[in-house]
Amino acid sequence: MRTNQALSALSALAQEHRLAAFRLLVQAGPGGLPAGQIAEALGVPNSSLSFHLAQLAEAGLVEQRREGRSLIYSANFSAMQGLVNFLTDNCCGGESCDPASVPLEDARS
Amino acid sequence: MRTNQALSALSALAQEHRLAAFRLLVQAGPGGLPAGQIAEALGVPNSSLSFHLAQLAEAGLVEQRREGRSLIYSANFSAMQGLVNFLTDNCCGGESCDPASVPLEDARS
DNA sequence: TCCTCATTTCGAGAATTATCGAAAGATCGA
DNA sequence: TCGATCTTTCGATAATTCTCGAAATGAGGA
Repeated sequence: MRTNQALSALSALAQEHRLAAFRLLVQAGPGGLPAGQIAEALGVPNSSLSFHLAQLAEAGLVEQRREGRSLIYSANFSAMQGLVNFLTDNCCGGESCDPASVPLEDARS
Repeated sequence: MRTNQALSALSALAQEHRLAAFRLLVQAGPGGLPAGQIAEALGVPNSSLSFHLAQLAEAGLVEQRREGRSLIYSANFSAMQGLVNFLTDNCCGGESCDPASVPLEDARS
């Protein structure tokens, strides 16, 4: 995952309603949820939620498909995995964030 | 990690200069780097960088200590680990983001 | 104490993001 | 085709975030 992708995924998740929507979609699994149902669950107007879903989609974190009159959104699990991998690799010094397994410098403190 | 903490950590990382600064600090290890050196490395004015470092500190992702006239910033690895754990637990359906290991719903597609 | 260095805080303007009602697009059933 | 349903797009406003020079703070050395 490139830095810009990571940045857009982080921005997408860094907002109350979007994080909540994404968690809901993760819970819903690959079956996903229709936009209206997400809006209702979060108590956000449809037009506002639509704006947020578009951002999540733009970042590649969710996918959209039509089913009858409904647009179903579902979490993109591999994109999320990509973000977690990026953070682990680039922001944790590889391995885990265990301060003992830090790369450069000796691990004082 | 609570949702609000995760949200503030995500917001902190969701900005070009802050993500770059954090990665630099991760590379630097527990020894950290003085503020001025980070600003120079990123090509950002001191006052701008100071603003960003304050956000990272507010989110708990970096720590500050004084050494002579310099303020040394260093990455907080356990906070970062906390964020990765939050994402894995709440946004990946636990386990990993492997679509095969998704909770509710059957894993079609 | 005075001067210098390292950094932050202040303040104001620019840029971006969020909000939401109203109108427009799609799709389906009658 | 018409009407109902589900959702997005538009447009305008509010709110937040970013930027950066100038001034203030804090520490050390002469």
